[in-house]
Amino acid sequence: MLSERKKKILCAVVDGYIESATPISSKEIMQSALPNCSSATIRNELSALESMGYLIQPHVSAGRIPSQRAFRIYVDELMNYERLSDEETNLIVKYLTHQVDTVEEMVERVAKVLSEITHLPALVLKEDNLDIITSIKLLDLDNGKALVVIVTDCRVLKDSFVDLPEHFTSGMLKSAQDWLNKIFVGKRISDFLNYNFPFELVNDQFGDFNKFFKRIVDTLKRESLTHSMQLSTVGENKIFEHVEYKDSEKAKQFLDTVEQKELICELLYCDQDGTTVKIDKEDAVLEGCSLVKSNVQLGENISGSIGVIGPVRMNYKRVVAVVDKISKILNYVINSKR
Amino acid sequence: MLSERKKKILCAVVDGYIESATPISSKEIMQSALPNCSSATIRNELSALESMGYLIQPHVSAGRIPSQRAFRIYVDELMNYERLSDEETNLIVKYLTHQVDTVEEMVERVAKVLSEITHLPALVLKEDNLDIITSIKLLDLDNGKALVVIVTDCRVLKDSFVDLPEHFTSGMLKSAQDWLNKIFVGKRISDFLNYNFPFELVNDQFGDFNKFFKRIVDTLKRESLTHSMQLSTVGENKIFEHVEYKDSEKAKQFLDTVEQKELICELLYCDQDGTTVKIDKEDAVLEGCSLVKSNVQLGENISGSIGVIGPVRMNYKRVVAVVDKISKILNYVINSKR
DNA sequence: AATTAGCACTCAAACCAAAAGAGTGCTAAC
DNA sequence: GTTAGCACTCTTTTGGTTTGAGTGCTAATT
Repeated sequence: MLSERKKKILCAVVDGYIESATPISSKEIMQSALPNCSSATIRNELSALESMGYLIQPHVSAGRIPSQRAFRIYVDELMNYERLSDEETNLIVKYLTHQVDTVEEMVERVAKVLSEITHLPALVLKEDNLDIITSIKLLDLDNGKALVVIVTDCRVLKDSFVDLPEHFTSGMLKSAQDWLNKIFVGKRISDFLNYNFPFELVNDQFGDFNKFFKRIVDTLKRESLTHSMQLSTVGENKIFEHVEYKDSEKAKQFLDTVEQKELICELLYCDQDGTTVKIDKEDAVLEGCSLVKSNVQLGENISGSIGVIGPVRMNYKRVVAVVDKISKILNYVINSKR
Repeated sequence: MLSERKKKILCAVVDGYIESATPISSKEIMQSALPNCSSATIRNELSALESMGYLIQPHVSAGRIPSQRAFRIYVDELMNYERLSDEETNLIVKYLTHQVDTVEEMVERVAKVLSEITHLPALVLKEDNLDIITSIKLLDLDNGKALVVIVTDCRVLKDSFVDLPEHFTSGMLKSAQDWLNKIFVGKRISDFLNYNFPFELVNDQFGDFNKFFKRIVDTLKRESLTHSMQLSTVGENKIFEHVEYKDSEKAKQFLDTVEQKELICELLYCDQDGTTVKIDKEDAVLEGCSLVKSNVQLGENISGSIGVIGPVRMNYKRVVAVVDKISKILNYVINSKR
């Protein structure tokens, strides 16, 4: 357990480093946090904190910079949260209560405001696989294809087609539609994935169109897989505002990381309550960056996560406050719509 | 008009500069292009080319680098085109003849291969506004909304919904659908934009549902507007492979340029035949970069453009050859599908 | 026992001067 | 018209010196 003074010093180092991106000296700490101590005393404490693994000295005549461990304890215990100004809060509220037609639009707006206000790339994950199927429609498009539409309790999936077999009548299409509805209505989108096509059953009813049915089911599976989760990233270029990415080699590394959609999804997809901070090597993907996230409602019955990603030396006070605030506003906005 | 020797020298400077990114000296030119001249002779020529505006000398004791004008004449007259190896051609063919279900998939594949093979960000513009409407469908989703589907001769637009008025019967939906088809079938998607809603006509037929009809037409307009052109950009991070973007300030500038979708669209959207090269300040947007593009077929009756964007000092020989080849393969692939 | 003043020490960063090297332009000869 | 030769310019490299920030340690102080 750290003494009060050690905490104060550690906090001052992290705060200072976040602000200046340079090693922090004993003298600076004295001035900013402990004017009643001498710099020598602080030096002793710094030395202790270093051997405890919280601080790093780039070279002997430099100040100290925080280790990953220091950022961790800073975020968890030391920092005092920032309160967003009323203007800022109002701005966010205004932006997020704007009338939107689709969830996608909402996602876009959330990502935009998050990125603008934190000056970091914003991540928004939409989870879709728990919707319950209300009905399935097969729409003959008169061009030999049918549009497969899945209506769920909160949205409409409509990106799949099936080729119709020759000599297919609209009556048969209707039968197929009925059959699909009988089986799938009430199930979850994600249930498609585990569904095994019952050849014998259909063989009896539709004979030759067995293959066609199988194809529809496969289409539905594919559709549900591609729509089970969707990650939007907005404002990648914001990282150029931060000194750690002055060297474009570093910028490339960062952008490559953000591009690893599946891995980022995994990081965002955890059901921990409240705002979570993942730092640097705590997760192999993050090497050199941190991620701040929170679970949110993106629409009626549509849940997801929002977050930002950026350098380990990000302004956690502010970023955590923003992510927290936006997620709360979002939940409020969504729930007041009912 | 340039003498043969001047051409040879200018070509050597551009070739050398493209390869090494450093100023090219008289000696190098002698070795690479004119072993029968002395470096002094070449120096005289270089001096002449400089005063003609083709070359720039960064400082007195440096070699020459090409001006924008030099790149222009190089691309138009001097360079000898590269021939893609058979392996490479086969690779592209294989990649582009792979079975795809939608135009979007095709666009993705084209962009991917283009970017990978040129080591530059790839641009693919899909033009959609000339499709001819085959039919319009209104599909009752049982949740108070109807899905508006526009079927054209080559694709299906299906991203729009309308809220159904209360007490709306499926019979009325059918009537509405018939009415829409009567008016719009045979027209082009782009025609929606100029269509004025004929209040009186509908008033007679459907009385109270006037507003609803207007809403459908507005929806159709919006749909056709958002789908009239679509730009995909793939492989932005490829620019980090090029020395001009070692400084991340430059990289940011470039990425900001690429982000200006509308302006990039304008550059891609011109109906010049064959492969076109736009260099640097020839277009205000391009400041510091060049763009190589070609018009292509992306599907039956779907035209568009493909291109890459990168530093002025890009390998035009190769890039032009690649863009050319891919556009030809694409046209071949699409036409052989019929 | 904790704190602090004082000082020696280290090391990065800034500075400067000299040397090396690349490449030119010009002149005079071919 | 071409070229050898040379003086000149300017960048780049090198290496050494200085400066200054900041520490760790010791010894004195509270």
